[in-house]
Amino acid sequence: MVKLSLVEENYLKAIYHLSGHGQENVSTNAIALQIQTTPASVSDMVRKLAKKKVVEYTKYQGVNLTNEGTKMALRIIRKHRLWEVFLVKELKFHWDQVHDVAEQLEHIQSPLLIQRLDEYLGFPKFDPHGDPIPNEHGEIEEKPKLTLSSLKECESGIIAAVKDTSAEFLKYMDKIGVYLGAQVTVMDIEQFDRSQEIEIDGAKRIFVSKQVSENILITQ
Amino acid sequence: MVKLSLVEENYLKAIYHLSGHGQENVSTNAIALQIQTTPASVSDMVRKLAKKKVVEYTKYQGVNLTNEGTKMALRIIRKHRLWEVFLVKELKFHWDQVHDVAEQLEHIQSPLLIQRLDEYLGFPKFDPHGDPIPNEHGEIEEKPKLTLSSLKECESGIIAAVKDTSAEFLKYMDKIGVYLGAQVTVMDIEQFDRSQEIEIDGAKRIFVSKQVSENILITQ
DNA sequence: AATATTTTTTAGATTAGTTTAAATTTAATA
DNA sequence: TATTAAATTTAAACTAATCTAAAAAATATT
Ligand SMILES: [Mn+2]
Ligand SMILES: [Mn+2]
Ligand SMILES: [Mn+2]
Ligand SMILES: [Mn+2]
Repeated sequence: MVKLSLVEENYLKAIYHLSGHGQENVSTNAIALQIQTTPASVSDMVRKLAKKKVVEYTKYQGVNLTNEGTKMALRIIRKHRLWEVFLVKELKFHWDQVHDVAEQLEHIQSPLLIQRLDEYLGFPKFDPHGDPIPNEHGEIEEKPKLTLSSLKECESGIIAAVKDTSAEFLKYMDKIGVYLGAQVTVMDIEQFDRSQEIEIDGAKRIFVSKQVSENILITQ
Repeated sequence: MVKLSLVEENYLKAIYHLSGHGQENVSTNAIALQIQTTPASVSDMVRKLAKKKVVEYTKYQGVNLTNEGTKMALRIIRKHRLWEVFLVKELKFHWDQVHDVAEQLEHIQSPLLIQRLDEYLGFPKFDPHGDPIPNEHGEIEEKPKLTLSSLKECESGIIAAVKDTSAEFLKYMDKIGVYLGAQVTVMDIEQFDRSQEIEIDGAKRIFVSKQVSENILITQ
């Protein structure tokens, strides 16, 4: 197994997230946008990663992870999410404060550390944003979830995750009282803009725009 | 306050450790040896650090930390030692396993993280090797300690720290049953090689060479 | 199909950190 | 004090990662 630099690790992660779990090839521009760099840098790096056999790449055709690359990306994501759990559960961070620190912690190299951390946290299956935590072999169990926006009137479910994990969005979730595990029922849908009136835990009623309801994920 | 790269942080730490808490100037070669690089690299870097006002440097005269530089070095050491406590106390790492991981973790940038970690651990005063943990202002309280080798026959004390924190030395400490907090009494000193027969906790008796007794620190 | 636009790649330069080899300064010794 | 040895600095070159600008390829539009 090849050894990657911190920068290379971030490229792998970006490609993983942009490819929709390996489904479609990722464009140079998309990667550049995601990791805040130039398309020229991405072109260079992608060639380098292809030489290391962690991505499949043909010029002008975009890039995707190899099996090896996917496993490596998922091991980094595993670390990211385990650290997020630690920060929230143990160090009482708020779920909108953990991402930037986890971006740093995910690059710490120590198999023992991450094994012990997993154990210490009681082998959590999801991170504070409801995202599943891959296992040590770089395997992930993704259950397809509905967006709140796809629910019809009178339908209900459990809030399982958020798509948008930006601090702004998470703070807004807090403000309106939406949290993971909450019971939600769609009371009314405004046909004009697809905004919803929803009921949280059979009590509080709030209005959410379509932009918001598309970023809330539901299980039933 | 200037912002330093990971590499620059390691230089500061090396200079701190080699200067004996700022007492004497540190030579280019000594730094090169400590951080496994070439004297040429050190010369370059030291000029760079002087420009950033974290070290005082005159060509051919060696280098030392400024007040600002000392504070920064101590904040990194604070992080290193707090993480070591976390690894041993919470994640059940052995005291000979923590150093390399702490070398990575000490560079994580998040004041909130380190503040919460400190709190989580109960504001520890010493790391697993008996070294004092600096406060958040970059201040450290160093109590002068005796080496075991300086004790005379029949004198005793408490083992407070180890000077050598290499895995080999620490494993040897385990093997002979030496641990922090143990009561130790010097039973006999061999004049020829200054080796000692010592008694641990008024029970077990062992022999230690001068090389070993010089690396064990005592309080009374 | 021809032209225009967008995307991607290449070329050349830049920065941080490093190395080797040569030059210089300091320290040691005869 | 003169010479030698050791330590230190400078010079030149290298790698990883980045950027700007220009060239090339792919798409979209007339
Ligand atoms: Mn995150
Ligand atoms: Mn997350
Ligand atoms: Mn250490
Ligand atoms: Mn330590």
